[in-house]
Parts: sequence; C-alpha cells; structure tokens
Amino acid sequence: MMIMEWDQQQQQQQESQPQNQKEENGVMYVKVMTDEQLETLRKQIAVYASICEQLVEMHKNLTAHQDLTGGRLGNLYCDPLMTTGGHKISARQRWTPTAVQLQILERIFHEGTGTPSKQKIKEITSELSQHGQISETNVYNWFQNRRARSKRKQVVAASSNNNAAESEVETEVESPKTKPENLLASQAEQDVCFQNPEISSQLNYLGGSYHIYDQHAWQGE
Amino acid sequence: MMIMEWDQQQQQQQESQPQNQKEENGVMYVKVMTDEQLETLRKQIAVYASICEQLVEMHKNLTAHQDLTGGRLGNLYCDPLMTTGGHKISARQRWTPTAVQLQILERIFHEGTGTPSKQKIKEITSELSQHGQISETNVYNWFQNRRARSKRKQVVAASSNNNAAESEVETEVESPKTKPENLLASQAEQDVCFQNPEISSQLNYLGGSYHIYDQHAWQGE
DNA sequence: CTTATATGAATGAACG
DNA sequence: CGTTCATTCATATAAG
Repeated sequence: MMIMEWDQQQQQQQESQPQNQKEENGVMYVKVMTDEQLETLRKQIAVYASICEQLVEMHKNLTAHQDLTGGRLGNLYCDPLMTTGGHKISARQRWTPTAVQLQILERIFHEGTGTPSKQKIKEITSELSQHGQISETNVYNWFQNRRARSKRKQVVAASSNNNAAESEVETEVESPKTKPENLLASQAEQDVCFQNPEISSQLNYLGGSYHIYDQHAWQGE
Repeated sequence: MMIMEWDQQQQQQQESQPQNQKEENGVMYVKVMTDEQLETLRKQIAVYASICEQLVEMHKNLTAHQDLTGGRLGNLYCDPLMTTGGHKISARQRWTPTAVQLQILERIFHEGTGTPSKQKIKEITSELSQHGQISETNVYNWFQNRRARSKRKQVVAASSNNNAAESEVETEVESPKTKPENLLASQAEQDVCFQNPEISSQLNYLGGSYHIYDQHAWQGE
C-alpha cells in the first residue's frame, strides 16, 4: 500500500514531472521523498524482515521433525548410526513431500482435473523435482491417496449423522486442510523455486539489513 | 546488505554531506539514488514479499494438521481452564478411550475378525458412543494401531530371540527396539511463542504491496 | 523442568 | 479405485 504509493510517486518524478529535476555539474538532482515517506519505506522493509525471520523460525520449529532437519536433505539420508553394526539398511524408504511440493500438489489437486493422466503425472513430477527428490510413483500414489481419503471422509461424514447427537461440523469433507490456501497462493506458483538453498540465499542476500530499525516501536512491543 | 548500504548513503545525504542538497523556491533538492539503486531496493522488498508469501504458505500447510486435522473430533475438552495469558484454544485434543471403551475394543479385537469392516466399525462406534464421545475414525485408527503394534511385538520378539550381535543377519528393517532417534524430538515444544495474531496483523499491514514487481525477472526465471 | 514411553492420528506405499 | 499395511508424527502421560 504505502510502497505502491511511493512507487507511483517515484514514477511521476522520473517521467511525468521534469520540473522537479535539476542538473548541476553533471549531477542530477530531483525532489525526493520526504523523511516521513522514507521512514515509511524503511518500516516496510523492516516489517518484511521481521516477518520473514519469525516465519523462518516457525517453519524451522515446525519442520524440525521432518524433512528440513538441520538443513539436510529430507529424503534418502544416511544416518550415522550405521556404524554400529556396519549395516546400511536404514535408508529411509518412504518419500516425504516437501512443504513446497505439498503446496503445489494440493493446488493441482484442487484446480480442476481430478484425473492425473500419465502425461500430467510426468509434468508434475518434473515440476516438483525442482523442489526435492521425487518420482512419478510418488506423485501417482499421492493423488491416489488424496482422492481416496477425501472420498472416505465424505462417506464417514455422511454416515455419522446417524447416531451422533450433536450437530457436528463434519461436513468439511476435504476442505479443511486446503481451504485457507488460495488467499495468496494464486500467484507465486511453481516458478518461485524456493527450496532451502534458495530461501537461504535470498535471506542471506537480505540478511542483516533490518536490525537498524529495531529501536523503533512499530513492532508493537 | 544492499539496503543497509543505501541506508547509510541516505544518512550521509541527510546529515554529513549537505553539498548534495539544494534549496530552490522552497523546495529541497537532494542527490538521490540512481535508478539502479532504486531498482535494487525494489527488488529487496519484492524478495521479502515473495519469501513471506512462500513462508506463509508453508506455515499454513504445516500447521493445517494441528489446527484443522482433528477439527471436528468429538471429544473437545470444552473445559476452558487455560493457564494465565490467554493461550490459544487449539482444540487439538486427541481422543482417549475410556476404560469401558477400551475393554470393549480389546474384547472385539480378540474375539475373531481381525478385519473390522466399515459396517462393523459403525456398529462398534455406535456401541461405544454410549460410553463416551467417539467417532468412527477413532475406532478405525484404534484397530489399525492395535493390529500393527501387536504384530510388531511379535516381530521384535522373534528377531530378538534368534540373532546374536555378531552374525548380523539382515534383521528385517533395522531393529526398532534400539533406535535412539529422539535427537531432535525434544526441543521445539513450548518455546514457540509467536502465534498467528502478530503475524497476521503485520501481514495485513503489508498486504498487496508487492505485486507491482511481478513483471521483473529477478526471481530467477 | 526434562526425558522417556504409550498411543491416537496421518500418510506413503502396496495389495486385490 | 477402494482397502489395508507399515511407518512416522505428535501429544498425553509417566518417570527421573
């Protein structure tokens, strides 16, 4: 909001209102944002930084048990425990979708074509392989399970209004898990490519740029 | 990084280098960032926006289980005896069979049909619902777990009897009895202080401010 | 308060 | 495609 306003104003300065520009000694001078606007902009960035930091923390905590443990790749890990008996059977055999992969899968699942054709499977697999190890079988199984379980829920929900005394809200069928996702997931699709490496690099790219604001009170504390 | 540089430069302009400023007709002119710098700044914000969006999605997907999985489960402890501070309700209370229910379940489990059909599940649920809140899913899960775990016990017992530590025959799939895997399951418990409210408000504050950059190619196309 | 265990629930994979 | 199995996750409870 505020950023957009600033952006518009900036364009005005650069294009529509040359009377706000001056050249002197080969240096271009223009009328700039007021300190207030500047401060606002800085706050925007700072807010983003703060949110990113918090979300990263939350994400770390939440996925500590799963695939992102310690930043190591989730699937096919060789645990250091094998040294005990010199055995190497403990390779994880079960694929676990990354959060990103799950997001994409859910989106595809909901956006129409309930029939994941063979060709479609390949495409999806190819797409998801950019976000972690995956195979076509995984995708196929995932859709099979996803559909079967959503249908089972339907059946259970439909049949459970028989003996239940309460007017439960179990008509959710299959939406609870994916209902609140299209608020801002509409864009930012698969081309975003945020896996751990990317996210990390981006965050590092931006890292340390927001602490200069931590004395302000805008954070709400 | 880049932001900080810009910030420093900005401060220089405003404080240390008045020779870059000019006043004319009551309007203050200062040397501003180059278009390149401006573009960089915009990219910073856009990167943050993208990351935030992605992280929010990830977080939603990851917390969907906690918040909505049991969403409708029958036994929600409506006893609002929260500790001070107004913690979140989080009706993620998992079902716990009562003594009577457990008795009945065990009896049914031992008396024959190891395969509780869906119809059977309904009957059992109906019966058990007279001794406490329960759902068909609970019964289904209970039987699944009961069976799986009794089977595992057998396997473990059988394997522990036969193999010595030296022979090292392929013991199925890693002995589940001696697997110290709780290296990371201990933390990430109660220290997750930040919950949705703060994040949400901040995100609303920034909502819709980044889409103006989506035509750029910096995302790594 | 921390650690270990029991167990309800979720889910990838396999079966028929 | 529906159902079942095997494994894992997460939490409630118990133990230290």
